[in-house]
Amino acid sequence: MNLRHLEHWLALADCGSFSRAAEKLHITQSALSRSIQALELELGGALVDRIGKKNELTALGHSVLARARRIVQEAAELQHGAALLQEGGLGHLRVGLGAGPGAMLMTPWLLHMAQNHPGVKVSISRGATELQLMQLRERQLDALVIDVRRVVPAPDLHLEMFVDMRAGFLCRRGHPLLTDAPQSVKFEALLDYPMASSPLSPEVSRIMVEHYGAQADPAAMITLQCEDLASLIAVTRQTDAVFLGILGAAQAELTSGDLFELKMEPPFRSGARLSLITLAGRSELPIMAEFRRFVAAHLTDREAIPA
Amino acid sequence: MNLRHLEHWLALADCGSFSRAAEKLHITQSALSRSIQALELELGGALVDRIGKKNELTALGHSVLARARRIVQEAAELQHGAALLQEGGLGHLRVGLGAGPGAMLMTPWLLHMAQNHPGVKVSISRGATELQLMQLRERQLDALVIDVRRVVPAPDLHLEMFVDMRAGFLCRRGHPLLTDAPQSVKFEALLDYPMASSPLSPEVSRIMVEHYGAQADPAAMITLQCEDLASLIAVTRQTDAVFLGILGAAQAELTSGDLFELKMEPPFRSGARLSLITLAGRSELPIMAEFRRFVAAHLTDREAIPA
DNA sequence: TAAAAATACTCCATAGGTATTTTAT
DNA sequence: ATAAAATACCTATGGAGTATTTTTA
Repeated sequence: MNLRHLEHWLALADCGSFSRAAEKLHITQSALSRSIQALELELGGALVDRIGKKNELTALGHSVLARARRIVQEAAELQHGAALLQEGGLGHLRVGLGAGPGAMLMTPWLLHMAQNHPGVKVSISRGATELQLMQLRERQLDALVIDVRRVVPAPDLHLEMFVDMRAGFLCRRGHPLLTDAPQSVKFEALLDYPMASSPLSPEVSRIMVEHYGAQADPAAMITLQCEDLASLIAVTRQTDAVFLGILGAAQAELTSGDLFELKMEPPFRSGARLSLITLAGRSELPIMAEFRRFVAAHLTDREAIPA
Repeated sequence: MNLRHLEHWLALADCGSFSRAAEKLHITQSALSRSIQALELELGGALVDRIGKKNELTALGHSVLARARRIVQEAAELQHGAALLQEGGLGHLRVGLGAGPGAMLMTPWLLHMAQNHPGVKVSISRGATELQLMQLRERQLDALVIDVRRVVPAPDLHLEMFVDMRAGFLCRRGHPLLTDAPQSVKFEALLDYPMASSPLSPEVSRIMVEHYGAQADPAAMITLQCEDLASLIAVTRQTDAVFLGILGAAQAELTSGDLFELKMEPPFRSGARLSLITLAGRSELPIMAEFRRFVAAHLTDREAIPA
């Protein structure tokens, strides 16, 4: 038995005539005749009674017809669903974002998908880098966009699209640090204010200590720590807290003049190296190509260009 | 795409290995490899990622797997259902019975089917012969067992198994007719009592009039008319009504001595010619063979044998 | 007689087998 | 080095076409 046999049977049952059904199926009458005979032979009984010019379904024919309809329909849906999935019109893309990428991509990506790919389910997860890598490896996530310096290299990971984002210290408009010493700020001066930042990589910690001494160890220095940069930025706007993180996350506030970057003495030279990470060797959802394009377009350090 | 492809895919997804799945399917590994490749080609994407020794389902693979399971299962059910139907373990047999056959067959047939073929639906319908023939022709009934003399011959009807059943006049034990004239009863004597019978065929009417004169015309003579002989027989046992009909219908009462046949003068020589009628050229439900055997075994004029 | 279905025959695409190569552990 | 999957090559079967016969209205 074959899907083709069942399709032939549906056509015959619908048309009531071998010749017309064969025409609808784009095969010859003789081919259809043999196809139905083969099906009858396999099922052990006649499907139609050939009464001269009339063809009449037998009890077996009726019974087979009902099931055949469902089978053929399901098969069509399978093929249609596969095609839709391959075209990116269907599926479920689950991405994990680090603190910086989260602040820069989350809302625009959700917006983009809702507007352009309403058939695709989108999940965004946040969390500790180690957890996210584990989820990626267990196929609970399809891709990560995180700071590559917090990832221990491994052959099962595919890293691509490295984007350097400059980091810096930001404070609100009218902050005392700006009025006291607008041209350059010493690190010690920062310590008078709450310090808001996401968890930082060991590499950044090392750089901090190298530049500004042991007092700059993030473990001790950071007073407001949270994965969500948007919240930290909101706090920075409304209090005297100083924000430490990639400038791209505060693009809007820097442009509008609500936040300002503090010029440090010595200058602060650090940042994040963001990358899109997937599991090596796995075939991707077609919609992943869209995500890749989207990240490439939106993960640019626009603040850094004029600087 | 093919049912075989889908079965192959299920096996592969279940085993996680081409070699083991091929073994389970009783084909070679290379055949399975090509089968899956063909399926992937048709669906436009990989179903598994071949990661060295591990095989891991892709998103497409998962999506296809779910549907393939249902399709393959439905196909198996189709085949199983067809086999069951052919073996007589399933189906719906609808028979129409005339008055006499109804009295003789209805309960035993229902009993037989309930005990021996619990998977088969059984319908028995009663009613006017013309209606039953119409229902047979419209495929609302699969077979009739009726008096063949009420059927106008037609090429679309298949008649078989002709059984002559003797008819007669019956009355209760201790009926006045028995005590007054135990050896022979004149027809006029019957007219003093209610006459219980089912609708009779024109041929029987003619015979009645020939034998006993115009007064014997059933249209005038019968006072209690009903399709259900069992009811008429019950009335005959409890009143002075005289029953006219085939003796086989009252087999139990004649044997037990609750009813007696009246010896008429001149003797009553008539009866029914019962037959099993189906539509010509139609393939039958397998269970029809069982019905045919059952009717042949139970539609014997047992009363007539000693007579 | 005409229309519909079945049959005879032929051809070719495809599924499967065997043997071998490639690839990853 | 080994085990698994892919590939090359061959064969047989099944599905489809053309031409023809059978059947029935």
